[in-house]
Amino acid sequence: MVFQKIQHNRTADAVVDQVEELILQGVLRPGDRLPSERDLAKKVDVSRPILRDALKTLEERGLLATRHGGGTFVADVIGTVFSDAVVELVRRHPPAIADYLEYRREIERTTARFAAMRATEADREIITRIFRAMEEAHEKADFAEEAELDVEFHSAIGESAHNIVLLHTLRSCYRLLADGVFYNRAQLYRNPGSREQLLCQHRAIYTAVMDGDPDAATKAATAHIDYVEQVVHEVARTGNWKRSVC
Amino acid sequence: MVFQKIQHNRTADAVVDQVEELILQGVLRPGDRLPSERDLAKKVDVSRPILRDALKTLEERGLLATRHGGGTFVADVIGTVFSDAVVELVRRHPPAIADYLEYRREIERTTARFAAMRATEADREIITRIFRAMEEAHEKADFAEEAELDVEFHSAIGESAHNIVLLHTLRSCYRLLADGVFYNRAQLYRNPGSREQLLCQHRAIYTAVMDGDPDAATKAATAHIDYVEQVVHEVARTGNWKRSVC
DNA sequence: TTAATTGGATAACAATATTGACCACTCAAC
DNA sequence: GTTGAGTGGTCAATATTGTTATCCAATTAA
Repeated sequence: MVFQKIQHNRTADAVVDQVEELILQGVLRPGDRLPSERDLAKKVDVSRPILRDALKTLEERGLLATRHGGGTFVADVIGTVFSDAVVELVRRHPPAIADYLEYRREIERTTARFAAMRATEADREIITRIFRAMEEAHEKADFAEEAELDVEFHSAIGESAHNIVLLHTLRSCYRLLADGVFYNRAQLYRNPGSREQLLCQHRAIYTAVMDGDPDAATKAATAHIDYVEQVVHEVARTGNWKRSVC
Repeated sequence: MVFQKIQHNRTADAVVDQVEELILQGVLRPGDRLPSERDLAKKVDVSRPILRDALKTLEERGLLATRHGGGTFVADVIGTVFSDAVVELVRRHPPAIADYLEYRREIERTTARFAAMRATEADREIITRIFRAMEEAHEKADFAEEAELDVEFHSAIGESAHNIVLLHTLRSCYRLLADGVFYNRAQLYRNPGSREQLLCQHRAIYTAVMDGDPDAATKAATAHIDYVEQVVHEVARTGNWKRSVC
């Protein structure tokens, strides 16, 4: 007959699955601290030894790091976006494999293209709200606000792409940016010419996404990335900001 | 934070869920005999006491009936299609509630309409195969074969409607027909005039479903049901078959 | 009737989960 | 620095749940 074998669930495995899912979805981000074992045990309604069993498994998989007396943290896989731990995580969650393959081509460009194709009504409202704020900040010449909104804007576009792995990776990239590893976005915004250029480029991306035009979005995103890279290289070479107009 | 409570699985509950799902999907039909407890326990990979615990629950819910030394059977809810047991079963499976509400309006008419809207390519192939056989049987004047194919045809239409409760109910109805509770379909087919009429009506339903035309399907199904009911009433009143042409 | 099969029931055992306690380490307030 | 609250690390006693094995009673068909 058609009877299926019952899946004998160990509760610890169920906890492992939940935490992995949270990491995959980007709810738990690298470096985040988990609640204490006692608190978390109550929240997930499991005894502490069982919870510890789950945490142990997650640590062995390289997804968590515990410090005696300190706390338990989501492993910081920045710089090793394709660490074995993440690869294994994706491998164990088949629905994410498609996301993974899709990821490997481009990043920002792809993000813009997907956002243009998949942005929901809710996504569009958020993006519009942020872009309006960017225009206001530009009017007021509020550099710091502009730089912050820049990150928010790209994050919102990233959310609209609806690809978990893509979003996960983007967030890692944005953290690198925020840490000033690549370049200091606030610095970029202090250059008058760049400000105009960037607003212009962001408007092009915004319009393309709102129009649901993937090709235009790809083109706009490409132009944006090209420009930023060019400026960064320029600065790295000359140590000065060059002037330009929109 | 966002942690969810772990669902503490009792394996017995998992078994209950599986059997209920099988009943809902119509895989297990009223009157069907389950494998012996020892066999079933092996199949679902659970110890016998646990399996018995699950069966006990299902019996309490009125979905199974056990006979000491005889076997365990899916409860026969025919004649009480909306018995408390079925209502409760549907209530515990929220996805089926929509099916349930959708059900209550019409039955055969709705089935034809849904089939026209939702029939997959696989559905269409099966329906076509059966209808071709009906035409052949009609040519050969094979009454018994024609009556059997009639049931098959309507069953196939029922499958194509893709509504679990609807299918469940239809099967109960067809069993009543097969048992001759309402009328003997084979008798109906022995009337020359009726045979022509019925093939004509079935062709109308077939065409409408294949064309994906819900309105035409509804109309054709309505005409078919009206005709059958009319003939049955006629026979019940006069005791004779009246002649008619297609 | 008889033998095989089925459901009904239970005890002994094993696996799993919970509870509570205690220790060692970290961190921040003092 | 010292201290205390909070953290992870560990373990034992207990409770819950599931497995295994056995027996009995009722049905079924040869």
